[in-house]
Amino acid sequence: MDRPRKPTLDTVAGAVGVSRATVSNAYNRPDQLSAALRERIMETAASLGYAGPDPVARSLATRHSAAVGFMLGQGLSASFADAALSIVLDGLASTVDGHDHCLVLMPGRDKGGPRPETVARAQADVVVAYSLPDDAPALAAVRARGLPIVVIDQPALLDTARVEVDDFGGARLAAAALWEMGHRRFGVMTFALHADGHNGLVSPVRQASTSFRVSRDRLHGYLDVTGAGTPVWECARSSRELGRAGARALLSESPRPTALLCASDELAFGALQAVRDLGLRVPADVSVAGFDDVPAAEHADPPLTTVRQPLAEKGRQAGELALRLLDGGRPGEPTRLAVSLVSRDSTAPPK
Amino acid sequence: MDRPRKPTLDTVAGAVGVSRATVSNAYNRPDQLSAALRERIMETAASLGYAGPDPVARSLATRHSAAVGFMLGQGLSASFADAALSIVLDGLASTVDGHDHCLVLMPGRDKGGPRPETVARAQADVVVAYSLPDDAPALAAVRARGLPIVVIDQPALLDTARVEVDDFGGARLAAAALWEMGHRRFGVMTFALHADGHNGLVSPVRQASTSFRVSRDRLHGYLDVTGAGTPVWECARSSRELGRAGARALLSESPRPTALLCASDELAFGALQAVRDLGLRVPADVSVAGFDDVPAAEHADPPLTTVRQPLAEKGRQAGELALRLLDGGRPGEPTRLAVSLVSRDSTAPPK
DNA sequence: GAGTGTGACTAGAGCGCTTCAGTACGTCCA
DNA sequence: TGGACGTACTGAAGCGCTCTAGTCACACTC
Repeated sequence: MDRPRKPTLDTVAGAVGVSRATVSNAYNRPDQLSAALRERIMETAASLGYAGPDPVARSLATRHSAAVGFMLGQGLSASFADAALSIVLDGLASTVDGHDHCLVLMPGRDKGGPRPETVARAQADVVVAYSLPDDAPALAAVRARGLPIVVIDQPALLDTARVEVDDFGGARLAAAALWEMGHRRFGVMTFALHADGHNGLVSPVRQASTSFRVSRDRLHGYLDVTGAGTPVWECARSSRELGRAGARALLSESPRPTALLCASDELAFGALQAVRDLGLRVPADVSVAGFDDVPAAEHADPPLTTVRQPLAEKGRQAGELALRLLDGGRPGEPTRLAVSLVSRDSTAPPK
Repeated sequence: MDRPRKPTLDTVAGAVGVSRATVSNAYNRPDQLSAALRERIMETAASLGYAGPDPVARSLATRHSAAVGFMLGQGLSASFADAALSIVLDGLASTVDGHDHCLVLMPGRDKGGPRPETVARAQADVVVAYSLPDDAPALAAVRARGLPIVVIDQPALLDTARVEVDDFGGARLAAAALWEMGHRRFGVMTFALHADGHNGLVSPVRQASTSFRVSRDRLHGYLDVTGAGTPVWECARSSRELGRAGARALLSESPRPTALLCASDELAFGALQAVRDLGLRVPADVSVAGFDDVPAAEHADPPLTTVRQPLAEKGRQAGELALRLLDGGRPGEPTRLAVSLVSRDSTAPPK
């Protein structure tokens, strides 16, 4: 009951009566043969059920796999609960897809990154790392394979292309705006400083030793304005629920903060809800600022003041970079994208 | 300035002074050689910077690519705005990742599915299709390549493994509960019935000819209880914003519906907001029911009555099915998962 | 001491494709 | 008429690996 072997280039070549090279050319270099012959080859291929050159064999021969690996710091559901990540990833996907490249996803499982075994077996010839801890084993595994790397929101490793935004400056911008409105009692909400699942107030020593550049820069941008004594609450992930719980804790301190600076919009949405939970109002009683400017920020209740970073553009740039590295290009200088403060109704001077 | 060629199995074999097969065995069948030799091989490999067998070459030789393709109906950001999809995908990813398989993502671009070119070049040896329109070109492309297919939430194509839930029954369940509470004036909100981006009220003829099985079944489940005359609003995507706009429209009709049946939780969240927008209260003035029971449903304000489907389980099952097909297994009977109604505070008898 | 294992390693034939260096046959121009 | 050039196609050498069918040496058995 052996099912018929799948047709190969040879099968088609034999059927048409030409050499294998010619059939290959029919698919890859149509200008190398006469239109008539090409036509005949395609027809025969179709009638034999040949669906084109096998991608794996092609990859082996060309030494290009036409795939871009994407390494995530967390599991998929956690990752995609984060609208910012989704938008970045979408920008990346459209870029590489336009060049007939696939995206190979490597979800985080092990110490803030994909498992090294997963990395070792992935068929990709360039890898994009998104917000992994600086010491993720997955990064070492990519290195070991000698694949080029593009990092997003992460310190550049040696010989690595990078796209990033000015997280420190952006955070400073938001904090400064609030300061100028007259706020003096702040609370800061950050997402993971370490990949250990911690939720709660952050000790100064933990603040100083973070493994994620993004949280570090945003946090320090806030504190640069509000002062080192500002209470900081850490959420293990950037989720609305965790943000809600954290904000509730921060707002229960006394004296109560008049402004909450959140390291992401998602956290800020939670904070908005927490303020309501406590029977208070935004911005009358508490101002709330976010970071990212995801689409939902504009439609939040009230519309959220936040730091805009060009998310889709970030993904697109990473895609371009990846494509360039694929072509043998050199990493070059990091691409740095501008941020700006978007003032909406969730912030106002304190009463 | 030609950079040194990457080491291969042969390089290592030469350096150690054994045959290539032995080095291969050191990686793949440790029991085939003495521990001492294996140790020596691994050391030499490490010192040469050899990171293990090349995945592409291995795939060509074994004819397994250790990758599972995943075809999406929409772009990534749209897809992942949908918590249900994220959870399913996460379940799938954990399953296949546990078996050292990667996930190759193919985002929708063309008529409700990935582009056929993308499919043709993807290095995967089984493909999971999630909620694509029944006639997506991508499906045909997978067929042409002769790859096994697992479909989630879609009618089984010939010779295809399938996992699904009882969408019709679940929708009926929710509608019936509301009916029994005394509701008689309903509004129904559905996500895309066709891949044409339509937002607005749905004509009976459009209701009858939908390309997505899921929306069809849920819609008909609702209408089976509420009657064919019930106003139906279609949102192009399952998003909170679109749901909010749709619900606002539905609630502006007169007489105003006392209950809104939503084909997804995301849509229902929008509806919750729309009710507030209009100065009304849930459930006192309007009852709202969702579908999926994503985690946020429990924390919504008020907590959402919804139809629970085992999302993670759905992904896991799809993963198992994919793995089985990879092993040459036959598709077999569709896996059907149970749904149940979760009653929370967003529904109550009408005033 | 012939027969029978058995554990450790190897030779070499693929896997299905790309690509480079040809060959064969016109065509064109002087 | 002969050489230069172009176009259309072919032969064969890889790409880096796996895996089957060995070989070889060294016990062990009766």
